[in-house]
Amino acid sequence: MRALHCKTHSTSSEGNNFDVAATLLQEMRQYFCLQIKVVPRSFALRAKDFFYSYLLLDEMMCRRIEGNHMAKKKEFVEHITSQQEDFSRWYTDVIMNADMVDYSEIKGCMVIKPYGYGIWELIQKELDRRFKETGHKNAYFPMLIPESLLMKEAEHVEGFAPEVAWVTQGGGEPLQERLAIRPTSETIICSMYSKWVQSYRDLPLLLNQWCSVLRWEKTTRPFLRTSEFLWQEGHTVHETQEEAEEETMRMIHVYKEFAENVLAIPVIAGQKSEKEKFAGADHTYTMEAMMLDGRALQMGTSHNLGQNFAKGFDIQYLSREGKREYAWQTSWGVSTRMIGGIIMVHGDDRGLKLPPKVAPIQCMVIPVAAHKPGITQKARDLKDLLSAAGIRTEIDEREQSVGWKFNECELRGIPVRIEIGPKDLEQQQVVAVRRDTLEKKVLSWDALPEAIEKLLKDIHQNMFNMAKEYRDKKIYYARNFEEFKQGIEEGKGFVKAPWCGETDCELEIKAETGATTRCMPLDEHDTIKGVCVHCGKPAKKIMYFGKSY
RNA sequence: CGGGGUAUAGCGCAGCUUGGUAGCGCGCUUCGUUCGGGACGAAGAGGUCGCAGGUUCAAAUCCUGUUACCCCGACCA
Repeated sequence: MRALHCKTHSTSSEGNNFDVAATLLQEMRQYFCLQIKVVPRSFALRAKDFFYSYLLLDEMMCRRIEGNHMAKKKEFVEHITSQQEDFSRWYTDVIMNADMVDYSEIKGCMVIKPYGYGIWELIQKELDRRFKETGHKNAYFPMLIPESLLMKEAEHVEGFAPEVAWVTQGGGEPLQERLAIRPTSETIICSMYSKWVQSYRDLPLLLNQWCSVLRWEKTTRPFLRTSEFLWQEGHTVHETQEEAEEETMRMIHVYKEFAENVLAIPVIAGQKSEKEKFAGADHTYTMEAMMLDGRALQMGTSHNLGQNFAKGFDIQYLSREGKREYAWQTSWGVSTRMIGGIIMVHGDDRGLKLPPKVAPIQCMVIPVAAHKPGITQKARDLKDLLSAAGIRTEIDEREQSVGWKFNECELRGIPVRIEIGPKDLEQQQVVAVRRDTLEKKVLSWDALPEAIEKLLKDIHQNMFNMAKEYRDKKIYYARNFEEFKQGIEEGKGFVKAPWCGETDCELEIKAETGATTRCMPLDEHDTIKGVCVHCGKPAKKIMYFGKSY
């Protein structure tokens, strides 16, 4: 047996003759089969193991012949499934390999690692500024909600009851009344608002909270749907219906502006159907984005709650006329799901592409031939220079080869990579490579921060343009139900059609095609003619349909 | 909730059919040579095989249960 080991090894390492290899393989098989009856089991196993190690050797030889670089490249790329091959798998491969999340011990709950959390922190920063600018203040409400409170608004209860987690014990003693872990905070917040709102002078009341909520989901995927997730929820109280509507609309526009200008994701803002609206709302606005696999993702919602909660929780105020009135309310939120959207709108087979404004690292400095005099020092100086100019910059001084680092930067979606090597030191320049196009550019040390700033702006704009171009191609207008079905089946993305607005019709469409209503666009309402694409009744709305996450 | 799949070293996997207490690649550690697109050599460290029970002299391997994850569908937002 030992002799065979040696023989095979030496043969496979000496030459590239696969016929010889195949013959040897055959010999081994025979040898193995004969021996299995007489040798001890453990020894036989060892022989089998060798059989596999031999195959691996075989493959490596193959790679040497094909050419080192390409073969190695292939090996690496195998870490990440291509988008085409299996989009879902690509998605999880990317987030795991880019070190954004990890799975925890608890079902449906993920750990957000520093690189993923860094994105969330930037999202928070950008959004929070916008909330403050529109007059909102942050507050924090309890995570636990007494059952009696949660039950006060009938439609709301019905919507959320199936996915609520309950606390039934405290300090080892059973609780008198079980406590819900918030799936959303309307109820606990409204219970406080009823105390705080007495007069029209107390209005409008404009609060927001950053927190996590828990929904007992049956199927989960990192960022897109997890049991616990981070979000913000705004809850406002107003004197009149008009003011509440204005606020609801204002916030969906804040979200849209944020998605487009910060995340570089074009969205369609519109109204949800009766069936799809928030449980307990009069109506719901949403913004919908198109992922690279042709499925839609709801990126944020803004609800006009009317007086539903005010009535359930007795939020009344004395009006200017001295009359007791129920208040008008809104609520609105976005979550860590947005990060899933960023990945699926911008990513490619090399990995992530982060929009510069939310990239935790905007610029990575990579010294080339770092052992040569002056290079590391200059790289550090440039890093400090860029950091001082407010560009989130890091330097990669690890011992890996530069090629490795280049690829890792691309995997992690870092918008700009700066290479500085001996040639650059001589010429007082750097090579800058942008992630979105992979285009290389030589930049002088003079005015480098300004040049990088500009590059980051260009990258944002280009990413938005690319995403929009793709999204627009994915909007397909169906004139009749045949076209509708065909559009959905062929994965054309958003299928847009005139619609009657009735829930029964909506349910039938879903049953027949798998597509749900996404939204009725805000800016296309008054151009409706013709009949419903499905039932043939007079059309009342233009509706975007699609398969969604 | 229904159907299918997976679980063995940090990661990706082989071993299971036919039980005899594990092996490969990458990664990791040390030393040396390298460094402009995923380097090379040498020497090392690291797992009781998801979890619980059962069968057996003996279980990663067979049986039962259970949990988690992935895919498809239903449900939900």
